[in-house]
Amino acid sequence: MNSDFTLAIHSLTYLALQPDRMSTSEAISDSAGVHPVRIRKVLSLLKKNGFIKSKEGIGGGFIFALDLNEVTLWDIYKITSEGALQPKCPDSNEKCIVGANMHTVLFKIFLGAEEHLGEYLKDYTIKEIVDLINQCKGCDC
Amino acid sequence: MNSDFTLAIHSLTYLALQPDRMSTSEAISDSAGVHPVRIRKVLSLLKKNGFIKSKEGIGGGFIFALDLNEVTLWDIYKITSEGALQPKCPDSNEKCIVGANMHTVLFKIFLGAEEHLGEYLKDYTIKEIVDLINQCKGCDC
DNA sequence: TAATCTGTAACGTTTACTATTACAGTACAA
DNA sequence: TTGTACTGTAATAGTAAACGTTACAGATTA
Repeated sequence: MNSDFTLAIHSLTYLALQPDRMSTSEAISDSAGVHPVRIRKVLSLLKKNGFIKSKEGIGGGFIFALDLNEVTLWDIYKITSEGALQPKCPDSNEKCIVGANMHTVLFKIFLGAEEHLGEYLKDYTIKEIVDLINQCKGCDC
Repeated sequence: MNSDFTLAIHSLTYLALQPDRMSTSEAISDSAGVHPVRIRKVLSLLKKNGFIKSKEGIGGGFIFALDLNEVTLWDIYKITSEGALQPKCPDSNEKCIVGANMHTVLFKIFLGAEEHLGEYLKDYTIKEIVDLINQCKGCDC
Protein backbone atom coordinates (compact mmCIF):
# COMPACT_ATOMS: atom_id res chain seq x y z
CA MET A 1 0.00 0.00 0.00
CA ASN A 2 1.00 3.51 -0.94
CA SER A 3 2.63 5.34 1.94
CA ASP A 4 0.90 8.60 1.06
CA PHE A 5 -2.19 6.92 2.46
CA THR A 6 -0.63 6.23 5.84
CA LEU A 7 1.06 9.62 5.95
CA ALA A 8 -2.32 11.25 5.34
CA ILE A 9 -3.87 9.21 8.14
CA HIS A 10 -0.94 10.03 10.38
CA SER A 11 -1.21 13.74 9.66
CA LEU A 12 -4.95 13.92 10.18
CA THR A 13 -4.69 12.00 13.42
CA TYR A 14 -1.97 14.36 14.59
CA LEU A 15 -4.10 17.38 13.72
CA ALA A 16 -7.12 15.82 15.38
CA LEU A 17 -5.18 15.79 18.64
CA GLN A 18 -4.32 19.48 18.26
CA PRO A 19 -7.77 20.89 17.50
CA ASP A 20 -7.14 24.36 18.91
CA ARG A 21 -3.91 25.42 17.29
CA MET A 22 -2.02 25.33 14.04
CA SER A 23 0.55 22.58 13.61
CA THR A 24 3.55 23.06 11.34
CA SER A 25 4.63 20.59 8.70
CA GLU A 26 7.86 20.21 10.65
CA ALA A 27 6.04 19.08 13.79
CA ILE A 28 4.04 16.52 11.83
CA SER A 29 7.03 15.31 9.86
CA ASP A 30 8.91 14.90 13.10
CA SER A 31 6.11 12.71 14.41
CA ALA A 32 5.91 10.68 11.22
CA GLY A 33 9.64 10.39 10.68
CA VAL A 34 9.75 11.80 7.16
CA HIS A 35 10.89 15.00 5.48
CA PRO A 36 8.70 18.11 5.96
CA VAL A 37 8.41 18.60 2.19
CA ARG A 38 6.95 15.14 1.86
CA ILE A 39 4.34 15.97 4.49
CA ARG A 40 3.52 19.26 2.81
CA LYS A 41 2.80 17.41 -0.42
CA VAL A 42 0.38 15.10 1.32
CA LEU A 43 -1.19 17.97 3.26
CA SER A 44 -1.55 19.92 0.06
CA LEU A 45 -3.73 17.13 -1.24
CA LEU A 46 -5.77 17.01 1.95
CA LYS A 47 -6.28 20.73 1.78
CA LYS A 48 -7.39 20.63 -1.85
CA ASN A 49 -10.06 18.16 -0.78
CA GLY A 50 -11.25 20.26 2.12
CA PHE A 51 -10.13 18.09 5.03
CA ILE A 52 -7.79 20.69 6.47
CA LYS A 53 -7.07 24.40 6.34
CA SER A 54 -3.67 26.04 6.23
CA LYS A 55 -2.14 29.41 6.95
CA GLU A 56 1.21 30.73 5.84
CA GLY A 57 3.59 32.94 7.80
CA ILE A 58 4.46 33.18 11.47
CA GLY A 59 2.10 31.18 13.67
CA GLY A 60 0.81 29.46 10.57
CA GLY A 61 0.45 25.78 9.85
CA PHE A 62 -2.34 23.29 9.39
CA ILE A 63 -5.57 22.57 11.22
CA PHE A 64 -8.42 20.12 10.84
CA ALA A 65 -11.39 21.58 8.95
CA LEU A 66 -14.10 18.96 9.43
CA ASP A 67 -15.70 16.88 12.15
CA LEU A 68 -13.56 13.88 13.05
CA ASN A 69 -16.53 11.61 12.49
CA GLU A 70 -17.02 12.83 8.94
CA VAL A 71 -13.70 11.61 7.58
CA THR A 72 -13.28 7.90 6.89
CA LEU A 73 -10.25 5.95 5.73
CA TRP A 74 -12.06 5.37 2.47
CA ASP A 75 -12.23 9.12 1.86
CA ILE A 76 -8.49 9.30 2.40
CA TYR A 77 -7.82 6.24 0.28
CA LYS A 78 -9.73 7.72 -2.62
CA ILE A 79 -7.62 10.85 -2.82
CA THR A 80 -4.23 9.28 -2.10
CA SER A 81 -4.36 5.77 -3.52
CA GLU A 82 -7.28 5.16 -5.82
CA GLY A 83 -6.34 2.46 -8.30
CA ALA A 84 -3.45 1.25 -6.16
CA LEU A 85 -4.88 -2.27 -6.06
CA GLN A 86 -4.86 -2.42 -9.82
CA PRO A 87 -1.83 -4.39 -10.97
CA LYS A 88 0.27 -2.92 -13.74
CA CYS A 89 0.44 -5.84 -16.17
CA PRO A 90 3.02 -5.88 -18.91
CA ASP A 91 1.55 -5.78 -22.42
CA SER A 92 0.69 -9.38 -23.07
CA ASN A 93 0.35 -11.17 -26.38
CA GLU A 94 -2.69 -10.04 -28.35
CA LYS A 95 -2.57 -13.15 -30.49
CA CYS A 96 -3.24 -15.41 -27.52
CA ILE A 97 -6.74 -15.59 -26.12
CA VAL A 98 -5.32 -15.47 -22.61
CA GLY A 99 -2.91 -12.63 -23.26
CA ALA A 100 -5.46 -10.69 -25.25
CA ASN A 101 -8.12 -10.72 -22.56
CA MET A 102 -6.50 -11.26 -19.21
CA HIS A 103 -5.96 -7.58 -18.68
CA THR A 104 -9.62 -6.74 -19.17
CA VAL A 105 -10.81 -9.57 -16.97
CA LEU A 106 -8.42 -8.73 -14.15
CA PHE A 107 -9.16 -5.03 -14.41
CA LYS A 108 -12.81 -5.66 -13.64
CA ILE A 109 -12.02 -8.04 -10.81
CA PHE A 110 -9.65 -5.58 -9.16
CA LEU A 111 -12.14 -2.80 -9.61
CA GLY A 112 -14.59 -4.91 -7.64
CA ALA A 113 -11.91 -5.66 -5.09
CA GLU A 114 -11.32 -1.98 -4.52
CA GLU A 115 -15.03 -1.35 -4.05
CA HIS A 116 -15.13 -4.21 -1.59
CA LEU A 117 -12.16 -2.78 0.28
CA GLY A 118 -14.01 0.51 0.36
CA GLU A 119 -16.82 -1.03 2.38
CA TYR A 120 -14.27 -2.05 4.98
CA LEU A 121 -12.45 1.28 5.07
CA LYS A 122 -15.68 3.23 5.41
CA ASP A 123 -16.07 1.73 8.86
CA TYR A 124 -13.05 3.61 10.19
CA THR A 125 -13.26 7.32 10.87
CA ILE A 126 -10.42 9.53 12.07
CA LYS A 127 -12.27 9.74 15.37
CA GLU A 128 -11.86 6.00 15.76
CA ILE A 129 -8.20 6.11 14.86
CA VAL A 130 -7.71 8.81 17.50
CA ASP A 131 -9.48 6.62 20.06
CA LEU A 132 -7.31 3.66 19.22
CA ILE A 133 -4.18 5.79 19.52
CA ASN A 134 -5.38 7.22 22.81
CA GLN A 135 -5.72 3.78 24.29
CA CYS A 136 -1.96 4.04 24.74
CA LYS A 137 -1.11 6.70 27.30
CA GLY A 138 1.99 8.07 28.92
CA CYS A 139 3.66 9.62 25.92
CA ASP A 140 4.78 13.25 25.83
CA CYS A 141 3.62 14.53 22.49
CA MET B 1 -0.68 -5.02 -6.50
CA ASN B 2 2.24 -7.35 -6.93
CA SER B 3 2.56 -8.59 -10.51
CA ASP B 4 3.56 -12.09 -9.37
CA PHE B 5 -0.11 -12.42 -8.47
CA THR B 6 -1.34 -11.63 -11.96
CA LEU B 7 1.39 -13.70 -13.59
CA ALA B 8 0.31 -16.65 -11.47
CA ILE B 9 -3.31 -16.17 -12.51
CA HIS B 10 -2.23 -15.78 -16.12
CA SER B 11 -0.15 -18.96 -16.02
CA LEU B 12 -2.83 -21.05 -14.36
CA THR B 13 -5.43 -19.83 -16.80
CA TYR B 14 -3.15 -20.68 -19.68
CA LEU B 15 -2.55 -24.17 -18.29
CA ALA B 16 -6.26 -24.62 -17.67
CA LEU B 17 -6.83 -24.16 -21.38
CA GLN B 18 -4.22 -26.82 -22.20
CA PRO B 19 -5.39 -29.61 -19.89
CA ASP B 20 -4.05 -32.49 -21.96
CA ARG B 21 -0.48 -31.52 -22.66
CA MET B 22 2.55 -29.96 -21.08
CA SER B 23 3.14 -26.25 -21.72
CA THR B 24 6.63 -24.79 -21.65
CA SER B 25 7.64 -21.71 -19.71
CA GLU B 26 8.46 -20.11 -23.03
CA ALA B 27 4.92 -20.58 -24.35
CA ILE B 28 3.46 -19.07 -21.20
CA SER B 29 5.95 -16.24 -21.10
CA ASP B 30 5.12 -15.47 -24.71
CA SER B 31 1.47 -15.22 -23.80
CA ALA B 32 2.13 -13.08 -20.75
CA GLY B 33 4.76 -10.86 -22.37
CA VAL B 34 7.52 -11.42 -19.82
CA HIS B 35 10.80 -13.30 -19.67
CA PRO B 36 10.63 -17.12 -19.36
CA VAL B 37 12.82 -17.08 -16.24
CA ARG B 38 10.33 -14.82 -14.55
CA ILE B 39 7.53 -17.23 -15.35
CA ARG B 40 9.56 -20.17 -14.09
CA LYS B 41 10.01 -18.42 -10.75
CA VAL B 42 6.28 -17.93 -10.41
CA LEU B 43 5.56 -21.48 -11.57
CA SER B 44 8.11 -22.79 -9.11
CA LEU B 45 6.02 -21.27 -6.35
CA LEU B 46 2.81 -22.72 -7.75
CA LYS B 47 4.41 -26.12 -7.97
CA LYS B 48 5.69 -25.97 -4.41
CA ASN B 49 2.10 -25.37 -3.34
CA GLY B 50 0.68 -28.24 -5.35
CA PHE B 51 -1.28 -26.31 -7.96
CA ILE B 52 0.74 -27.60 -10.90
CA LYS B 53 3.12 -30.39 -11.85
CA SER B 54 6.24 -30.07 -13.96
CA LYS B 55 8.49 -32.29 -15.98
CA GLU B 56 11.99 -31.59 -17.22
CA GLY B 57 13.52 -32.65 -20.51
CA ILE B 58 12.14 -33.02 -23.99
CA GLY B 59 8.35 -32.83 -24.12
CA GLY B 60 8.43 -31.49 -20.58
CA GLY B 61 6.78 -28.41 -19.17
CA PHE B 62 3.97 -27.60 -16.78
CA ILE B 63 0.46 -28.90 -16.31
CA PHE B 64 -2.43 -28.16 -13.98
CA ALA B 65 -2.60 -30.58 -11.04
CA LEU B 66 -5.96 -29.78 -9.44
CA ASP B 67 -9.56 -29.26 -10.38
CA LEU B 68 -10.15 -25.78 -11.81
CA ASN B 69 -12.92 -25.23 -9.29
CA GLU B 70 -10.64 -25.92 -6.38
CA VAL B 71 -8.28 -23.01 -6.92
CA THR B 72 -9.44 -19.51 -5.96
CA LEU B 73 -7.75 -16.15 -6.42
CA TRP B 74 -7.40 -16.01 -2.65
CA ASP B 75 -5.31 -19.19 -2.70
CA ILE B 76 -3.05 -17.58 -5.26
CA TYR B 77 -2.93 -14.28 -3.42
CA LYS B 78 -1.82 -15.99 -0.24
CA ILE B 79 1.23 -17.57 -1.82
CA THR B 80 2.27 -14.69 -4.05
CA SER B 81 1.27 -11.53 -2.23
CA GLU B 82 0.34 -12.07 1.39
CA GLY B 83 1.01 -8.87 3.33
CA ALA B 84 1.09 -6.77 0.17
CA LEU B 85 -1.64 -4.49 1.50
CA GLN B 86 0.41 -3.71 4.56
CA PRO B 87 2.08 -0.32 4.11
CA LYS B 88 5.75 -0.05 4.89
CA CYS B 89 5.77 2.92 7.26
CA PRO B 90 8.99 4.72 8.04
CA ASP B 91 10.07 4.48 11.66
CA SER B 92 8.08 7.21 13.30
CA ASN B 93 8.82 9.14 16.45
CA GLU B 94 8.50 7.00 19.58
CA LYS B 95 8.24 10.09 21.75
CA CYS B 96 5.00 11.17 20.11
CA ILE B 97 1.80 9.35 20.99
CA VAL B 98 0.82 9.33 17.33
CA GLY B 99 4.19 8.23 16.03
CA ALA B 100 4.59 5.64 18.75
CA ASN B 101 1.31 3.88 18.10
CA MET B 102 0.23 4.59 14.55
CA HIS B 103 2.13 1.64 13.20
CA THR B 104 0.40 -0.82 15.52
CA VAL B 105 -3.04 0.63 14.90
CA LEU B 106 -2.63 0.62 11.13
CA PHE B 107 -1.13 -2.85 11.13
CA LYS B 108 -4.29 -4.26 12.67
CA ILE B 109 -6.54 -2.32 10.34
CA PHE B 110 -4.68 -3.52 7.25
CA LEU B 111 -4.69 -7.05 8.55
CA GLY B 112 -8.47 -6.81 8.71
CA ALA B 113 -8.53 -5.27 5.25
CA GLU B 114 -6.62 -8.21 3.84
CA GLU B 115 -9.03 -10.68 5.44
CA HIS B 116 -11.89 -8.69 4.00
CA LEU B 117 -10.28 -8.75 0.56
CA GLY B 118 -9.91 -12.48 0.98
CA GLU B 119 -13.67 -12.92 1.20
CA TYR B 120 -13.96 -11.22 -2.16
CA LEU B 121 -11.16 -13.15 -3.84
CA LYS B 122 -12.51 -16.49 -2.62
CA ASP B 123 -15.46 -15.99 -4.93
CA TYR B 124 -13.28 -16.28 -8.03
CA THR B 125 -11.97 -19.68 -9.09
CA ILE B 126 -9.67 -20.36 -12.03
CA LYS B 127 -12.67 -21.99 -13.69
CA GLU B 128 -14.47 -18.68 -13.61
CA ILE B 129 -11.49 -16.80 -14.97
CA VAL B 130 -11.32 -19.30 -17.82
CA ASP B 131 -15.02 -18.75 -18.53
CA LEU B 132 -14.57 -15.00 -18.58
CA ILE B 133 -11.62 -15.32 -20.95
CA ASN B 134 -13.57 -17.68 -23.17
CA GLN B 135 -16.34 -15.17 -23.60
CA CYS B 136 -13.98 -13.60 -26.13
CA LYS B 137 -13.54 -15.88 -29.09
CA GLY B 138 -11.72 -15.78 -32.37
CA CYS B 139 -8.15 -15.76 -31.17
CA ASP B 140 -5.54 -18.24 -32.37
CA CYS B 141 -3.78 -19.36 -29.26
C1' DT C 1 12.09 44.56 6.93
C1' DA C 2 13.37 40.42 9.21
C1' DA C 3 11.57 36.04 10.66
C1' DT C 4 8.60 32.06 10.03
C1' DC C 5 5.77 29.57 7.72
C1' DT C 6 3.38 27.30 3.25
C1' DG C 7 3.70 25.80 -1.69
C1' DT C 8 6.02 23.68 -5.30
C1' DA C 9 9.51 22.59 -8.69
C1' DA C 10 13.83 20.48 -9.62
C1' DC C 11 17.32 17.32 -8.74
C1' DG C 12 19.75 13.48 -6.60
C1' DT C 13 19.65 9.08 -4.21
C1' DT C 14 18.06 4.87 -2.80
C1' DT C 15 15.32 0.88 -3.21
C1' DA C 16 12.38 -2.40 -5.41
C1' DC C 17 11.26 -4.56 -9.59
C1' DT C 18 12.27 -6.79 -13.85
C1' DA C 19 15.19 -8.64 -17.56
C1' DT C 20 19.03 -11.19 -18.78
C1' DT C 21 22.84 -14.29 -18.59
C1' DA C 22 24.73 -18.45 -17.17
C1' DC C 23 24.83 -22.98 -16.09
C1' DA C 24 23.66 -27.33 -13.53
C1' DG C 25 20.24 -31.09 -13.53
C1' DT C 26 16.72 -34.07 -15.83
C1' DA C 27 14.50 -36.63 -19.46
C1' DC C 28 13.91 -38.32 -23.90
C1' DA C 29 15.17 -39.79 -28.58
C1' DA C 30 18.05 -41.32 -32.13
C1' DT D 1 25.60 -42.58 -25.07
C1' DT D 2 25.34 -38.39 -26.96
C1' DG D 3 22.73 -34.45 -28.50
C1' DT D 4 18.63 -31.79 -27.68
C1' DA D 5 15.04 -29.62 -25.08
C1' DC D 6 13.36 -28.73 -21.17
C1' DT D 7 13.21 -27.19 -15.76
C1' DG D 8 15.48 -24.92 -11.72
C1' DT D 9 17.94 -21.34 -9.70
C1' DA D 10 21.66 -18.14 -8.68
C1' DA D 11 23.92 -14.02 -9.95
C1' DT D 12 24.16 -9.83 -12.34
C1' DA D 13 22.62 -5.80 -14.80
C1' DG D 14 19.31 -2.50 -16.02
C1' DT D 15 15.10 0.32 -15.19
C1' DA D 16 11.49 2.54 -12.91
C1' DA D 17 9.27 4.10 -8.78
C1' DA D 18 9.69 6.01 -4.31
C1' DC D 19 11.75 9.11 -1.34
C1' DG D 20 14.90 12.76 0.44
C1' DT D 21 16.88 17.16 -0.22
C1' DT D 22 17.75 21.66 -1.89
C1' DA D 23 16.13 25.88 -3.48
C1' DC D 24 13.30 29.58 -3.72
C1' DA D 25 8.90 32.28 -4.40
C1' DG D 26 4.77 33.86 -1.87
C1' DA D 27 2.17 34.90 2.49
C1' DT D 28 1.81 36.57 7.07
C1' DT D 29 3.10 38.52 11.30
C1' DA D 30 5.90 41.04 14.66
